[in-house]
Amino acid sequence: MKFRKTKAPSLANQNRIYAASRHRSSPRPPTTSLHPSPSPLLLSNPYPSKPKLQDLPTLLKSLHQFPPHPDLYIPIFQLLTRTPGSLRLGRQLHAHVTLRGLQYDAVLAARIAAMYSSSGDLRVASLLLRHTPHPSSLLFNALIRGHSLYGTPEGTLKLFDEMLYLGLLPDHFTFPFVLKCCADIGSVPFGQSVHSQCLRRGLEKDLYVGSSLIRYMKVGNFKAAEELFAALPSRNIVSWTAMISGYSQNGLADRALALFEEMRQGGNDVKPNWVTIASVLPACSHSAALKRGEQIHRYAGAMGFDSHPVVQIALVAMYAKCGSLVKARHCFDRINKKERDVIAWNALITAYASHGRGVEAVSAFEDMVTSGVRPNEITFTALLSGCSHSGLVDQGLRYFNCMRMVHSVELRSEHYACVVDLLGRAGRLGEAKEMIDQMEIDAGPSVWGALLSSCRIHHNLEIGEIAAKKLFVLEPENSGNHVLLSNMYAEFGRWEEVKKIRALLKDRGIRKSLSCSWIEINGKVNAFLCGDKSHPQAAGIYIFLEDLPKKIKAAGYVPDTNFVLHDVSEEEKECNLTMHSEKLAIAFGLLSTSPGAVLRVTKNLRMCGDCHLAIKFISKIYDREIIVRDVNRFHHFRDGLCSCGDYW
DNA sequence: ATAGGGTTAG
Repeated sequence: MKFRKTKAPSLANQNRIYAASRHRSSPRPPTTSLHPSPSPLLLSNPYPSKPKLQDLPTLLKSLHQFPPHPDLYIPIFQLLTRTPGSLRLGRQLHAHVTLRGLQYDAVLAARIAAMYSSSGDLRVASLLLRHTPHPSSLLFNALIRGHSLYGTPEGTLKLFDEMLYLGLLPDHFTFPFVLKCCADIGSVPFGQSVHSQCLRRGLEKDLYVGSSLIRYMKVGNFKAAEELFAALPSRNIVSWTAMISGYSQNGLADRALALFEEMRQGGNDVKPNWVTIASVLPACSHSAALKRGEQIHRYAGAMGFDSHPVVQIALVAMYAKCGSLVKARHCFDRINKKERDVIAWNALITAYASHGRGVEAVSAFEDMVTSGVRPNEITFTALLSGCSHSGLVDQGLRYFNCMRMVHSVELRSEHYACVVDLLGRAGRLGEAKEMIDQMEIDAGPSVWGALLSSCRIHHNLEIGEIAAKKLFVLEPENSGNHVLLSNMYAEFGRWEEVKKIRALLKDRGIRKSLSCSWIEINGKVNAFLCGDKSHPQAAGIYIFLEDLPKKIKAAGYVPDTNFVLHDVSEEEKECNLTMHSEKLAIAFGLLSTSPGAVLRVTKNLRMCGDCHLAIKFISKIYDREIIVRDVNRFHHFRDGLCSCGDYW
């Protein structure tokens, strides 16, 4: 029977159903029937307990023997909702219900909608809502769940609005889904309004709503999330993980790691599970804390979580971002072939790309396509940046040109940024600019930023000025763009313009970002600012660095004083070349590790050319492998050479 | 009936 053949109920019937729906929005007493006759279940119950899947065939055959009653069908629809792949049977039963005139019962309609919703048939679920004269919160919750799983965030929020408009109260089943939607679309006003509704209804202490609220709190608001977490009357592993993941995803890596430790050692009953591990690993990636990452990896292994593909993917990314490409590859190889989804491949391609291994990134991409996994937007961002770091210009362009036609992936601003970088690095600035002019979508700051960086490398002030002016409008608060243009002016001896930009920065109260490098020694992260003397070992570090130029000059080093002018950050320009933060970190590393140990340094900005050159010599005369991760990529220094081949 | 998870340029 088709849905449209459903007849509208008589007026009297409608009133009865309305009364029923109102009654049923409160908890249902187990044996109360709203029908004039006693429930058939009381007379002769066809299923004494919850029906099981294997009972269904017999049960369905016997249904017609009983007088029509919603209670007869509700448990069956609940069972079907929990059983994937049972939609066909569900449809038949729905038709049966309609034939018997029960389709307007509020609770039954909600259960039927829940079945359609959780199998992804949003169309029929929505039709049910439209045909229910007085929909209940239960029905809306079912639809909201379905839409958040299979539909769009916009569709979900529309339902939520409609629910409020009808005067229905959202509850602890409603809010978790709605909060996730708010986070997905990133609408701050909407998120705040939903948040305050939770508070008004006192639901922030609910285990489910509370976890969602904590998780979807925004960066600037993490204090509020901490307060919510502290105020939870009881916490389970989900609440803890929500808080850890909130820190982790907002770049508060230290706090994420500290909370993870607190949870493990605080004598809590809660035990981490694979979701917790997958949430805390990105914090190790972020702070490049390889030892911590390895520790967590061992722990995950002991608990048996390291065979979970989601954990394995997080491990691939962690090892790659902590500088160990070999271990990243090893973790990828351990992922079951059937579990290698697009996210797993993206992690691998990104790993190769960030280490400047363009050829391997390309071959990973080809393997992915061969194995039948479809690339997405992120895949191409990773692939194109891999081509760019390795100077694979034409190959990168070929991939870019077939993105939409061959792989049906839409071009985004990030992709243009990669291609502009690809062309720009190779010195093809005119083509890069032309590419931007022909874009079908608005060029975001990343696109102009890529052009500006390329102009700096290739000393093209003319195009650089155009890019910088765009950026000053798009990102007025970003100090880096101002600094870059100012450095270019300095290079050309245009001191008047340099002064103007400095005045502008001061005028707008824009603070320059400080350069910072860090190195993990014995599991402890040591951070250094440029010219920083606050480290306990500062005296030793500076004595070492004073001696350094003499030693490396003997090996052929000539300081690249050009970078005093060109350097990416103004404050470093003012700072003696020998005191750059990465040099401090490397000096400390050399002093506090035994000969032969690999040094891994991370920097929050781009490395300067002089440091790049000096580190090549350091790697040779001290016979050390030194791995530096700057904002863009990795540099592996060994025996006087860098893996980037000086193309960066 | 519900919550927490992995991949993204410069």
